[in-house]
Amino acid sequence: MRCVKVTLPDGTDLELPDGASGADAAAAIGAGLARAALAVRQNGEVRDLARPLVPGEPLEIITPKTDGALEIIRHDAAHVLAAAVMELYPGVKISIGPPIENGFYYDFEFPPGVTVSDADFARIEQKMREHINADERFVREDVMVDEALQRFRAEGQDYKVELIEDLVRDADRDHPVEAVSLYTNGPFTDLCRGPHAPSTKRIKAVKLQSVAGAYWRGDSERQQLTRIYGTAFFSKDDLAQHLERLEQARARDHRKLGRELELFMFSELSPGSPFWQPAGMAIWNELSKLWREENRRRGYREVKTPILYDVDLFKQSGHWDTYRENMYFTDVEDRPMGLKPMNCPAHIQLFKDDRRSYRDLPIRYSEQGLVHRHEPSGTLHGLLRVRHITQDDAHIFCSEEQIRDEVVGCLEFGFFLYDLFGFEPRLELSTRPAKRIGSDEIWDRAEAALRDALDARALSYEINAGDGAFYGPKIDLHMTDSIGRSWQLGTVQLDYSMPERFDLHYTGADDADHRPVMIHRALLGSFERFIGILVEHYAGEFPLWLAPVQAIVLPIADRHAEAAGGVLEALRDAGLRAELDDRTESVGRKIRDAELRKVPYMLVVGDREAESGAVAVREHRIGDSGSEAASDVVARLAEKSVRRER
RNA sequence: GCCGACGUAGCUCAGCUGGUAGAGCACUUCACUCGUAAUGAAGGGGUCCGCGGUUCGAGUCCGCGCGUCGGCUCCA
Repeated sequence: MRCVKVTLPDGTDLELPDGASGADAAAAIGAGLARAALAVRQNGEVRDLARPLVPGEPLEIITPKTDGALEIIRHDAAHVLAAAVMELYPGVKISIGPPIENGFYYDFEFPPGVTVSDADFARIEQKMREHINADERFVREDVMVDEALQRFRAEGQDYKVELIEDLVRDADRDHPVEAVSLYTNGPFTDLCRGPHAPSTKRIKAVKLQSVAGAYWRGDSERQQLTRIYGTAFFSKDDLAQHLERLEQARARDHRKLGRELELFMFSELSPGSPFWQPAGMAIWNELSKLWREENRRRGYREVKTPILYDVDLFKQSGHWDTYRENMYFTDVEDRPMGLKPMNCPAHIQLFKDDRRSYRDLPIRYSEQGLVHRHEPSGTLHGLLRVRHITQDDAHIFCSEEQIRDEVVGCLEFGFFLYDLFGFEPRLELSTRPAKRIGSDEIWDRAEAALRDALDARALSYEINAGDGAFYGPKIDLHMTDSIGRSWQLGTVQLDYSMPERFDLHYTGADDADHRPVMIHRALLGSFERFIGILVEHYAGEFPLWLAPVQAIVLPIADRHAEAAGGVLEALRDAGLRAELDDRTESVGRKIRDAELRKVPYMLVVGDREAESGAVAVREHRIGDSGSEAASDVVARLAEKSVRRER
């Protein structure tokens, strides 16, 4: 008899009869494994348990404990969801339903007039559980394209028809698509590449989470579908733990902490524009100070430019053509004017104010530039997406030869700043977008220059094709917020176009005119977004140097007011942000309030301390560390703050 | 901008099927003068997001608008 031979992860070989499946292999190894098995992995590909093994390839049996196993049952759960929805909503059209990072979704087009909201989740989940408890098998069949098309057409499943047609059309010429795979679970059959677990009962816990609109094929010109998000796990405990983690993540949401710690607020009177309260402004100012010091150290010179301009400026810069929709305009004595959405045209005016020599280059202007962008209403998000944006901007005017060093300098500056906060940003290189200005040769050169700079530092990065600015490619630094969403912070953008449009030039050593190149860079991105990320990163427990209130003096009784006042004064004289809690409350109460405000240091003054010029030091989260001379404590904190210790 | 949900005191939230609003915290006052996460008592505080409509009567039902939240698209 012929055999298939496969190698197991521990190096042993397994021989099975010809045509044996993954399930057979699992059973041959052990009954427990056979029960736990979900799928197999061979040569990097995850396949159904029921499919014949590929002879000669290493074999790994996937069980709930295997990395990536959740993805399988989440995909299963998406199919179960679709099955339930099709039963409950006759006439619904299905599109796609993949597993995603923490769960799965399925996109549907409901019949006209039918809406689904989270109020419907209970009965959909109920129906899903029926299918799960019925332990329905996932059955794969491979059918010819024509047959599949006929089948989905007959059912009026237009999206499936389009998917198959596109599969055929987009196929590699050498490997035309002749057949597609269908998976059936219970009453439901879906076009699907697989793989799936053997049956629905492998899903031990499932929960629908939210409903959202999503455009078909991600195209806002096309039909908007209803997306139902859910998640699934191998146990109810795992699900409960996951929900608990989400809850904890919400506790560090900067919008919540911003209100609780009185850092900033928002008002309906100016959507997307933060109002900074004193505590938030303290953080802003520290960041600002850091930014100034480091810019100066690196040869930047700070400038300040207007926010309101004649629209002619934006016609020349190209913003009028490409960005008008997102700008704010007004008429001033019948003269059309607009708020700048970017600082570059302003800095260009500074550059043009004089004849420039190659000896002047690079010219580095920095500015905390206030720009306004009319971000669509649905996209605003606390400090992370605002309309009133203070960029930590800079523009470098340099010669083409200087590009690499300047870009490397920007990146190193960025990493210096991020290191200070313990951030590990993700790098992306974004290349030419469809809507752009400038010739292809220019884009070729610009993209190559950025790649060189990244390679020069051996930095790893992702390519984000087509996501560059309309005037040039860029390198972006991305960070993740408390619930895993990615936000762009820093950016370094190369621009050959703007100097062209504004006819910038400098005199070279050859006494001829040359065109400078512009580098746009923001490292924090914007103060707003960066502080939002900072709040979530520290969960509001800022290091001493950033803390809005660095130390609070807590007198035990009224008679300690004078001594406490002296400590407050000493702290303030040392340059620290300090407060005195002289309410007629118990120390316990004062400590509790200070802890909740996440004040790093609480300095308690009672009889013992008042007498000897001491304070009892209590550090946030750490606790009482005993009495010390007030002057020593003040000096120590001042030193620690100046050093920006983490 | 699009889809769905939500909008009640400064904050967090209750308010059943329509009958002119409640709690806790915060705030004010008084008493207490306190040793490391809440002292006690009393009191003040609401255009129930806005505008229309239905109704004898709307926080509650309907429409429109604004804002917020979760996504989608977008993010120079």
